[in-house]
Amino acid sequence: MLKLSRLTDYAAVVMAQIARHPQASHAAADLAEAVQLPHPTVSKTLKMLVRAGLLASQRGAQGGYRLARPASQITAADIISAIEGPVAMTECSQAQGECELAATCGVADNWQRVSLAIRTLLESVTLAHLAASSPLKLPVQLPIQSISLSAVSA
Amino acid sequence: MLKLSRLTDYAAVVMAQIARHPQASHAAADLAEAVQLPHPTVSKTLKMLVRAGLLASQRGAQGGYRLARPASQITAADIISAIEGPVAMTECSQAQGECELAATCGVADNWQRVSLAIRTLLESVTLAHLAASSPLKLPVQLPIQSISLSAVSA
DNA sequence: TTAATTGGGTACCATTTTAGTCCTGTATAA
DNA sequence: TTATACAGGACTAAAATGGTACCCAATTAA
Repeated sequence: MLKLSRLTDYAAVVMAQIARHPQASHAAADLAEAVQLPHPTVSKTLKMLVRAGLLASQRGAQGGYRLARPASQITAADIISAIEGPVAMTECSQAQGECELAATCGVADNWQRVSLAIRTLLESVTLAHLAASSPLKLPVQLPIQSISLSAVSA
Repeated sequence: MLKLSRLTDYAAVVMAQIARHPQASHAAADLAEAVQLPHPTVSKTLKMLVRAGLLASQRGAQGGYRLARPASQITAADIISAIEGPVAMTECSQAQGECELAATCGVADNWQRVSLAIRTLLESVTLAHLAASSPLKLPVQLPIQSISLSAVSA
């Protein structure tokens, strides 16, 4: 399925919720309530996001979480790697030279290029885009196909 | 990590191996030997690839597997979905209307667009590209960033 | 200064997914 | 007819994932 883990999904939803009210400080319990998810799980996600430097936390009464930087400077790739680690399609596209099958594999280089393309795409989508209620109007279909065509003809 | 499962990885390697010798019929054991992976596991992936219509199998002596269609007409997305099911980043980007959190989520639409962009990208990479020994010269970085910029400014 | 609030960290358990193995059946070619 | 090779399914082991509980630390307000 090449899908995000459920926690990553939660993280995105929670980040979007915070991004829609950037001034306020958000308690974990309030966020859990707002997005209708179990408190401890949301809490866990929030901690990971803090550790990744995407959220800032304030302890004590009236404390809570807020964005560490503007939503336009937080990317989908940031959120994904905060929860799942670096975006990479295969083992060898992250740690180079650790695959003993490299000799017989023969597709590693090309997978890495595909990985890079996906990473670049995810870095181009910001939290501001995700949180926007009106759908992103990325003209994805035509331009990306034109990329592939130019690659084929090259 | 947003990574492919190991079986998908194997599938790509095996498909590439077959694609490099399109005339021959490849026995499962030979393929396993060639790519240095356990026979039964390779066998399993081969069966999945047949079921997905990417490979044709021939039983009996001198039998084996060969591509069901030219390598240029088999995409990375085909291989991935043969093993993992449809490419989709979130639960709700495949089966619509089955997420009871849709009301509080607020990011579903945009994730679906990102999913679509990735799927389109993966459909633009063919087995012929993957199997090529010379790396794909996809001009990924510039064009994709230009897409994102146009989306931001739109 | 004390109590209430709120995040931080850790350890643990249940579930699901993934990977790998084995066995038996069936088709084909020599 | 026999050796070869794929087909299908059941089963098991291991790992990742998701969720819970518990207790500690920091901050604020009464």
